[in-house]
Amino acid sequence: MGYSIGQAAQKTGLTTHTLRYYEKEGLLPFVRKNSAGLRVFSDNDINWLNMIECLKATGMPLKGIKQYIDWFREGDTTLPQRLEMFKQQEKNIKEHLHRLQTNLSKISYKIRLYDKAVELGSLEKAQGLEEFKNDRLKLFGH
Amino acid sequence: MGYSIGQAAQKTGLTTHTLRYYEKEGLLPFVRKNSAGLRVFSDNDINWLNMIECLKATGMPLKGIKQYIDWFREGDTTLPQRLEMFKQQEKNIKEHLHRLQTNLSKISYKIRLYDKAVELGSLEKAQGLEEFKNDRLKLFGH
DNA sequence: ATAGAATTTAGAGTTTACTCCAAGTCAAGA
DNA sequence: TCTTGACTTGGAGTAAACTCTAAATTCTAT
Repeated sequence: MGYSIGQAAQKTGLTTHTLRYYEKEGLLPFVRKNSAGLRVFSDNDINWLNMIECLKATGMPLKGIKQYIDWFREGDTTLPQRLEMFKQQEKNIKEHLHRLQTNLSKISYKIRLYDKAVELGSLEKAQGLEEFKNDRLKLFGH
Repeated sequence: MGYSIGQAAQKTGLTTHTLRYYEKEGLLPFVRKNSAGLRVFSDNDINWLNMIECLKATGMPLKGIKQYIDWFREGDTTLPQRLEMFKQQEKNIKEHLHRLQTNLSKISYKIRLYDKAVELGSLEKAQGLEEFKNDRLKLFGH
């Protein structure tokens, strides 16, 4: 129910350095300290760290995450802002997914090309094949 | 057929600063200069920049991109390394896509929750609804 | 011919997100 | 009691990828 910074680090996959850095940046305003001044992470704090990880992994900078946390602390008056933020984030993720899928197909094309090139021992020869001749400029040259 | 650095910047969406930076980092060894010392970008160079953009957008650091370009310049003896690199990159992209999709569903959950919260004027009330009561700990608290 | 826009270089500065260090405190085991 | 290991703080250092500056040169349009 109460974790040391080391235990919290283990649970989240972050380092203790990073956890202290996040606190310094205002991302962990909920973490308490015991009488000796040691941080005590609750399960709730671990949940917050998972939320932070989710936003971070989807491209939100720490500043944006801090904004969300500040809004959360302000209470229900900021519900619309938070909703708007999540909607914007959803849009960003979908765009990112789309870009990633487009680029994945380019890389997969490269793999097909290089598979043949390795087989033939020559990139030029592979590019000369009917299969790749037409795509060449449509995708990209290298 | 021959573009100034400004035109190349326009075509790629990069800045002239960034193009010069890339050249300094060894990412544009193909770009020629005219007799006055001005860079002249060919269509082939623009294709290279698109390739660089593809690798960058899928998470490859500039160092890795430079490695690829160096291998390319070495010729067909490095075909296997390049194929391996593309395969690794494909794997990275697929993992990234998967993580992004997982996190997208978390964000979409948040949007549903906050939609209700805005409607009710209270996050607590929304979290109390049957629809969200059970999911609360499964996803995350905030 | 000349004004003004674009380009050149070397090098300094910025931002983000850590990452590490030093010097000190605190709790638990041999 | 002593040592070991985890923790504390403030602050310095790092890596990546730009981003900007200054002074000089070159191109373009009138």
